[in-house]
Parts: sequence; C-alpha cells; structure tokens
Amino acid sequence: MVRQRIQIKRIDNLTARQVTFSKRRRGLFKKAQELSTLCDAEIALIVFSATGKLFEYCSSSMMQVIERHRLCSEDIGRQDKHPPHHTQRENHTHAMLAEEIKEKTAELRHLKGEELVGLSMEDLVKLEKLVEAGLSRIAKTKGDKFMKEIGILKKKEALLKEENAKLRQKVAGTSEDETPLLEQGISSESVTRLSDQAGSCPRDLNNSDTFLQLGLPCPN
Amino acid sequence: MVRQRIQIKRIDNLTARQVTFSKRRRGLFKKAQELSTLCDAEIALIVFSATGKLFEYCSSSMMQVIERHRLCSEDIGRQDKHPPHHTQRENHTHAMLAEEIKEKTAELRHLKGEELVGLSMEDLVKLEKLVEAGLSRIAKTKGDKFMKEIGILKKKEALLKEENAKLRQKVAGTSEDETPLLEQGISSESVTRLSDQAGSCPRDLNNSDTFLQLGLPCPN
DNA sequence: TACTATTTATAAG
DNA sequence: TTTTATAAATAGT
Repeated sequence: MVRQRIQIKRIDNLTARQVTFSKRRRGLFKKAQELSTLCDAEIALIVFSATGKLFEYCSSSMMQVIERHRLCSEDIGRQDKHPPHHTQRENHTHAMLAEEIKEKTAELRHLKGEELVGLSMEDLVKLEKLVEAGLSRIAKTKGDKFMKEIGILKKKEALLKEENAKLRQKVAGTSEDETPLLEQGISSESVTRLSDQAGSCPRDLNNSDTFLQLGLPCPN
Repeated sequence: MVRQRIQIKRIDNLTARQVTFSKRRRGLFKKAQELSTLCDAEIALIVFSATGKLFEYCSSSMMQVIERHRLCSEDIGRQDKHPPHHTQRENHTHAMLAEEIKEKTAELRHLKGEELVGLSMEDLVKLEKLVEAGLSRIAKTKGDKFMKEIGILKKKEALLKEENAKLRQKVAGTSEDETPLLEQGISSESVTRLSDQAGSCPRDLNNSDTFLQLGLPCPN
C-alpha cells in the first residue's frame, strides 16, 4: 500500500511478516478502539499471531461481549425444534434478562438525549422533566459537596491561622526578627498557605469546573 | 482524518454516527482480513452497533477462536478446577447478564440524580455535564417537533380558511342570512375553528408544557 | 450513494 | 527504531 502497492497474500519472508504483523496489528487495534469510541459500538477483537501469541482488545469486557455474541448467534441459528430439557427454562431466563438489558439500554439512551426520533411530544415533555429533575438533584449534590469542602477548608484555615499566631508569638518572644512567617507583601488575612498540603489542592476541587478559587490557588 | 481532523470521541449526531459506523466498520473488517491473510494470523472480530446489531468477522471459525481465547485466558487465571458441564456456562451467562443489568441500573439512577452519595466531585461534574448535554438535546428535539406541528396546523388553518371563504360566498349567494358561520364577536381572522376536529386538540400539543396557545384553546 | 480533499496508515529503507 | 513516499481510509459534502 505504499512505496509499492502490495498484494494481499501471505508474506513469505519471516522478518517482513513479523514487522508487518506488528505494524498492522497496532493499526487494527487503534481503528477498533476509534470505532468503538466514535460510534458507541461494543467491540471485541482477538488476534493470534502465527506463533500463537494472543493479542486482544475489547471496548468493555471480553467475556461480556463473547456472551452477547453467543446469545445472538443462538438466536440466529435456532433450528433446534425442541430445546429438550431444563434449557427451556434457562433460555426463558436469558430472554428475560436480555429484554431487561434492552429496555435499560433504550432508557439510558433517552436520558442521554439519544435516539429520540419516534418519541411523541408527550414522551419528550415527560423525558425533559425527568432529566431536569435529575439534573437539579445532581447540581444540588455537587453544590452541597462543594460547600462542605469549603467548610472544611475554612476550618483548617482557621486552625492554622491560630497555630500561626501562636508560633509567631513564640518567635517574637525568642527573637528580634520581626519578619512574618508568611511571604512578605501578602496579608495573612487574605492568603493562608496550608503548610501540610502545600503544592496539592484537594483533587475534587482542582477541576476546571470549579468556579470559585477560594483564595488558595494551587501553585501550578 | 479528512477535510478536517476529527476528535476521537462519541459522535453526537445520529446520522453522522451511523454513516461513520458503516464506513469505519467496513474499513476495520477489511484491515482485519488483510492482517489475517498477510501474516497468517487467526483473528476474530465482533462488533455490536449502538443499536445492538451484530457484525462479525473471523479468519477461521468464531467458536474455534473464542475457545482458543478462553483456553489462553484460563491459563492466566485458572481458578476453576473442573467446570463440570455446560451449566457452568449457563450460570456464567446469567452472571454476565445480571452484572450488565446491575451496571445499567446504577447508571440510570445516576442519570436520574439518585444514589449520588459516594460519587466524587469529579464524577458529579462529569455526570452533570452528561445530563446537561442530554437535556439540551431533548429540549431541541421537543422544540423542533413543536415547530413542525405548528407549521402543520398553520397550513391546515390556511386551507380551512380558504374553504370557509368559498362556502361563505356560496351561502351569501343562496340566502339573505348575513350571520357569519363563526361565533359572533370573534373575528375569523384570529380564530378558525377546525370544524372536523372541534373539541379535540391534537394530543401532543395538549400539554401544560406547551407554551404557545396558537389561538385554538381546547374547550376544557 | 458517490466524490474528493485531507488525514492516516504503512512498505520499504 | 525512525523516516519517508505513497497508498488507503475517510469526513464532509
């Protein structure tokens, strides 16, 4: 396919074959994963090299996909008139479970605003309300958590300030050095560096969506 | 990858997603088969579209490859001493399906703003974004549908008005009665009662969330 | 579905 | 492995 178009037939030269295998295998896996991501597909890819080495990729769980595949194949090739034994019941259970998965998958899509064609106006309005309600709960939970974090940080700040004040007193008592412990030019009222956490903001707040800065910027 | 480089992330637009899926799926299968031929590899590729349709390729026999894969995986994690029968497999399938249901149920709860305790700030922010995106898609779909309905109704209105006018002319020609057919005091310009639908608004618009009244209130 | 301008993959070195 | 020239794939139309 390059420098010179190649024939799609077995490469005789061992080295060339191995090199090509390695390159194309990588390409194939990349494409598989891109397809999965772009199109929301569930993909399983199993590759055995000529030497028997296994390479695999799966967008979710290999077992899960293989099971799903088995179920589908079963459905297609159901020519066995009489599923003889208890398998009758097994199949029934499978069908139920599969149905449930299908329903839940559809509902998930709807909640995510996908596959909406075919929904009636009424359905859409209901769905919108449902999602709005969910969103407000999520926002509230987020807000609560956020406020709690702020509370904790403020408490820490107060404690450290107090400690700081005490230390400053001690220092003042044992030395003539009047230089404050904090960086000069920045009031200790407006900024308190948390000495035991210097250089690391709490992960949950170190997020681009966090819209308040708390006056305790991360040093990054 | 062309005309404009695309991000490898889920394609939101349904049509574009389906088109891309179709194209890339073909490409992927071609690559798989080329690799298999060129390098003498044994390859199995299973693809489920977002809508649940199964596509598969296998250089030999799917069962064979899956079995070989199972053996390899087993070698890695051999904990099951003696898988007695096929019931093992049945149970396994059940477990997988049950697990999938569990996952989907949890995701549904989250999208509905339930069971949020335990989620990190990061999770919450992600979730909020996801739901917001879904909501906006739903709202857009609803709005589009709504506008379409309005268009249809307006067209109907125009047609009926025209018909009305003609009928009125006829009536005027055959009788001296000057009383309009419509309720007196309401201009036929602003209200046209759809005679064949009197008393029943289209169901989809008879909803508290419908914010325009169209000048055709339901008599309830 | 078919067409291209581009990007991506890759054969050969 | 890394580099290139070129073939192949594909996003947008």
